[in-house]
Amino acid sequence: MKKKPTIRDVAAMAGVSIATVSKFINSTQRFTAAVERKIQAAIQELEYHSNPLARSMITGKTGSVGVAILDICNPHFTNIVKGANRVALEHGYNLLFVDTEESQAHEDELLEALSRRVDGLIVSTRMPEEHMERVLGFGKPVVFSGRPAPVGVPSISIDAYAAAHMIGELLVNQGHRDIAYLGFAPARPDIERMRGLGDCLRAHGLPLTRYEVRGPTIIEGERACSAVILRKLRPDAVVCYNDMVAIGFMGVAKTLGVSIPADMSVVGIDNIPFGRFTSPALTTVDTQSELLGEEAMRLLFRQIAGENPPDIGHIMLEPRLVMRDSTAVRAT
Amino acid sequence: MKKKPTIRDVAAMAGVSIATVSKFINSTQRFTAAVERKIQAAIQELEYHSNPLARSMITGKTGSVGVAILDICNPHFTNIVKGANRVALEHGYNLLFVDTEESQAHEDELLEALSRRVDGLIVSTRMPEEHMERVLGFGKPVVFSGRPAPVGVPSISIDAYAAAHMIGELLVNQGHRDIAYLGFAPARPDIERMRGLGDCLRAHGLPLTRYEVRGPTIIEGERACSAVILRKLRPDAVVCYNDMVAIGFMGVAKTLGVSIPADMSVVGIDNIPFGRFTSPALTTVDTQSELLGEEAMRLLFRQIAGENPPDIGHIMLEPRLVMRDSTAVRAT
DNA sequence: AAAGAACAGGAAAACGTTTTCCGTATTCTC
DNA sequence: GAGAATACGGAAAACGTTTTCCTGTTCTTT
Repeated sequence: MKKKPTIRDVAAMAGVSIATVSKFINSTQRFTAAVERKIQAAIQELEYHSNPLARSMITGKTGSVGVAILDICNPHFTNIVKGANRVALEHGYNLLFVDTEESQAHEDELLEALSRRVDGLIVSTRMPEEHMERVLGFGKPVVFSGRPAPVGVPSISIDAYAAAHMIGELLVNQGHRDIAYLGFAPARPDIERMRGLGDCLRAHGLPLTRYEVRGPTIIEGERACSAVILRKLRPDAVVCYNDMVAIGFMGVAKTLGVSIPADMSVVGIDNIPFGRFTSPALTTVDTQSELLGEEAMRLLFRQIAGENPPDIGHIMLEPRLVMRDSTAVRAT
Repeated sequence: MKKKPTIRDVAAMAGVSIATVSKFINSTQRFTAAVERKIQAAIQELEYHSNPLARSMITGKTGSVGVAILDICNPHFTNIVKGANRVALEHGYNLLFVDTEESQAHEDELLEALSRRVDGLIVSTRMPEEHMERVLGFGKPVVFSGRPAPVGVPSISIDAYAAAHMIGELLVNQGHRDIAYLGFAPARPDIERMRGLGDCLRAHGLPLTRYEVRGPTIIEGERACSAVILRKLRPDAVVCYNDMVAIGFMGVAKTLGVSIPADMSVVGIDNIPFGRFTSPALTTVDTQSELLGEEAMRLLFRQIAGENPPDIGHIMLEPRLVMRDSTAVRAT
């Protein structure tokens, strides 16, 4: 645990001033070959690396960007992070992230702390609208992802209404009439999904029943399935809040002797990679998570580069139906 | 984007010195009620939050810990992060992470940069042994996870040898004789897994054939499956480098008309949550990812608290066989 | 009531950089 | 070869904190 060398040590060893060393490192000024060589040698010798904290203090830039996500165990979010990470790296930034699920109570503080360490933030949580103002008040560029944002603040999301609507169309076309939605009210996209599905069904003169799940997770999907089926409720089709819920749902449906899609169609939302491998393979809607992360990061960098937030606006990604085997034409 | 208030602003508004404000904030000294009230009021009024960078400069502590992982899209690693995150939060630290997969070329720099921003590091990559020395040279506490580390440096891993060995026992007991291992040589645990499996089979007088996969991913599992099966190689059982590979393998096996486990048994390693939902459900070995993350973080905090690295040593977690449906007694 | 202890608050140095502003030495122009 | 322009290098201020003294005040204790 030896002390790290400072710019002073380098300057001393090279026999120049610290200003010179600094300017050399940042190549903000040219020097004679002799000087450059000496500095270079000293840096090598001491294995000097400048302290990013000290640099940040004076430049006001940290070289990092932050991403706040809900749950790192949900592949939807890890894909967002993956995409965001790639773009960040391309820009020479590195990524800091926080998983807010673990500490929703302290989400504010967590975000504030994060915001002080980064040049910009991508926020992808289910915080209420009032809190968004606070986040904007941190004074750092922010883009909200996966949710509608007030006008003038950059954001990006999938068209949740359209996604749900196209699921509705599919199910109706397949002859399903008793359709249920397994919603998760606290989540932001929930309203839009509910609305898209509801509007679609209503247009066909069909009702929509809603069940509530207590979390967007596999476990809750399992619980919901037991609840629904044990109560002898047998919708023709159930559309789940997301793929995690759908996977859990299908899992226990099988153990309860309900055959999917023969007895009941199930569809998820997100298109996580594992949906291809469930049994049956999950019909879902692709929310382009990775692209979402990439584009969110691009939006962020445009702000960091000085572009005006209101000029950036909102990006809405188009969902894409992914037909697999968990849905089928309704048996008579 | 207004300027953030500094401690000076607070001091001025409260009519005290900045030293007083600082000491009040850190509650490192008591003050008269009047003074405390004034400071408190000023802080509220200005919405002051101290700048963690400046604080770090002087204290040398950052209040963050870093985790370097290989691939955030692998649930094994996200579970590690989940566990680590929880413990970090409990200690009042927050977590920064880097995904090194994206930039193996710059892994060193990335880690160095990260190390300057945190009080300690959990490194879970496949970097070669020489590089570990360099990481230790960063002068920050480090614990290596998921891999053997040189003596004297804290590390934690699952007993990969035992894991592979118990898989071998299972398969042999089920009557399999032609057993293949789908290895991924660059990965650290690969050698141990190969060895554990090999030793077990050898003890039963059985050979072990090895195929190579080009990455520990679903995609590569799929590719490997096509390769193996199209070449008319039909081992009785294949044990995959990890669950991701196994899932991919099973996926295309199905499309190629090879029935699992009737025609071939498949087993993975890690016990990622999705293994329960594949078809058939994946037999695997639980590597206790989340616990691994938690314990790794505890080891790290012991170091941060000043404990001597050599006194901490290595923790080896016990694997646990998870029998599901992708393995069966060999037909005939 | 005096003397020492405890306490409240402040001045200033420090952390490791970047950056502005100046000098000086070198090169260029004619 | 003289003056002007340019290149090179350094001194010092700044960034926003914490921390180490130090001074004056108030509290005990006899």
